[in-house]
Amino acid sequence: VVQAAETLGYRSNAIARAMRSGRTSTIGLVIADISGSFFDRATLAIIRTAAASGYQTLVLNTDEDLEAEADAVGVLLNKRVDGLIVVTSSRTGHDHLLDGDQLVAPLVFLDRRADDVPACVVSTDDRSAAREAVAIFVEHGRRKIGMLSTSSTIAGRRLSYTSPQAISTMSDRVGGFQEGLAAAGLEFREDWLVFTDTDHETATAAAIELLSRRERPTAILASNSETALALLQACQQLDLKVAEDLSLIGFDDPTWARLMRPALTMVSRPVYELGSAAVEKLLLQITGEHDRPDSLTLPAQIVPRDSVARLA
Amino acid sequence: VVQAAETLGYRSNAIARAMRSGRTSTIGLVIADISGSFFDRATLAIIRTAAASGYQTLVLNTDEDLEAEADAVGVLLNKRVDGLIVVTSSRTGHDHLLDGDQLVAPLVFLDRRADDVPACVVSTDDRSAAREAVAIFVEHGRRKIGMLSTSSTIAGRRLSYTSPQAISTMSDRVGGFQEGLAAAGLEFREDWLVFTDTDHETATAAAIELLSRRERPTAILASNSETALALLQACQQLDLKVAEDLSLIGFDDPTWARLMRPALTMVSRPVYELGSAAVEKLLLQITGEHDRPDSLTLPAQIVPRDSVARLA
DNA sequence: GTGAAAGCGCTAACAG
DNA sequence: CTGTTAGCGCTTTCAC
Repeated sequence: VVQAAETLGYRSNAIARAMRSGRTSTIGLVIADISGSFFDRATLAIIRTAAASGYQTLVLNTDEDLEAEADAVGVLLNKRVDGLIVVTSSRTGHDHLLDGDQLVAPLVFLDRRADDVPACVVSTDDRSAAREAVAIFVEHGRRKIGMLSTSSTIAGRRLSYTSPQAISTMSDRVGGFQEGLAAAGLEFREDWLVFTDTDHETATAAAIELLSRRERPTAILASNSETALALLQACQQLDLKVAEDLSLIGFDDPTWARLMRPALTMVSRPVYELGSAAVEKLLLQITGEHDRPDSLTLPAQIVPRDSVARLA
Repeated sequence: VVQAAETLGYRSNAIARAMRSGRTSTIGLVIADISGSFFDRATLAIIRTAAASGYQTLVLNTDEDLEAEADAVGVLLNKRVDGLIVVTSSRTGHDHLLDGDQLVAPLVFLDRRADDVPACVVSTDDRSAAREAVAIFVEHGRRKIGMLSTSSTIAGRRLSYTSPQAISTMSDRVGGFQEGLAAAGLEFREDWLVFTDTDHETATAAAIELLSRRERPTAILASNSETALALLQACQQLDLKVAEDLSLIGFDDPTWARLMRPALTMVSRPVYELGSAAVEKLLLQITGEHDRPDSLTLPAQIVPRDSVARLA
């Protein structure tokens, strides 16, 4: 009988099984931007870890837009995924994740937390890292310190960093940046905190604008590796020497950062671990072992290289 | 009635609909390695383009392993996806994609073609690009030209580039490389054609081995941006000057390549277009408009920068 | 022990 | 034109 089935090319129908059992062995990944040095590796970790436990991953991109996130969650819920990992584009406004005061599904937040949803969060300690980055600048005699950060939009409007919707990584990094300045007795200059989109052209334009001002910072903290790249491009175009003229620290540490000249001092985060931990926390909820697993905050470490130089 | 449904939190059940209609509005993406500068952007293009037509994307990673690919296809078929986009790890051995002489599902090959499956392929003209890269080296007086290429494995064994299973991009790039040498009247030295895994440590070790030989090439074609990075790392460790001591051209052109010093001459491929074209070709098959859409080969262009220098 | 039957939620077909 | 019903393929239950 089994042989006959084989030769006839029988495939057990996972749809029918899902319908009957109510379980799809599928998780949904709602991610702000899958391309980019951080999230592509996190996605790989998630897909691999999930696959190892027999789960497939539906990946939906939101382009950092909260409405797209709500739509994506709706689609995944309709598809009856067993759980959700979401990289949210906002810190509030998650009606789409709540049903009364209950979660709509097993849920883990990756990288960014929300204030209005009582769910497990897997993230890194970016606030400390930003504080430490400023301290490194200060140790090198730099006192004119700025920051270039990406930011999300809601319905096309760029969010202020003070907005209650501003994503947590942004507030944490900006917050740590401000704390670092305060700890060194330095004034926070709002005009040296610049926000931009992630794409290279836009970010480069923002970097050039900041660096061509009459009074410009001599050290800048980049909120991710894309903005670090934009600053590099701006320095090249403005004929500024990285390290000497502009010291630079960026978040995330892709392979190419160590091969730049000067080699870039970056905040290294355990990307792969973050992704696989998120899946493990989610599976705990799906299997019912934990209703709400503890959140996990992994350390972010600055790896010192050559893009921060003593001020002449 | 509608209002009542709303307040009760009714969600139409996509599983039941799929069971009834036989259509899941889901496509499967079987990809060799989602992380990495090429495939992460291709994946983004696919997810976005599919979403724009109301399709979700299940992403499965095969880690360049053919058996994992067969398993992945099996899972997706069980899940009754409406179509498949596959970045295959082999040029033959695709029983898992065939049912007699019919495709098991609407199918598009992305980036790499197969010899044994009559399906639409969306790829770039890598052979010409490799030939052209060699010509550029030769124009700069370089005659000792090598190549560092990644290669896939089957059941853990590395494939020879002459194997009928070797993936098409590898054979095309190596083939173009050999043709370029022949066109310049240069001898092909097999010992200067080195294969490696993609990960930075392994690739760097391979690069160092090649470059520390008594007789070493003075120009190397890198089969992707990861191997280009490995060569950069090797040059740094061996104290070789990129361009002068080792001229370098690599496939794919991530943003960081233009910001290296010297800026890297790279083969730019229209990644995003490749991904969205693959989805469009697939949708044509799913909707039944074309049984078998024409394959699409997009041009790959070398963008000349500073990593190729005239031999002193 | 084995085998039949009910039902998951939807849609297509059909009857009123 | 509106309302009812049958059935997709599986699993769970229940009867034999």
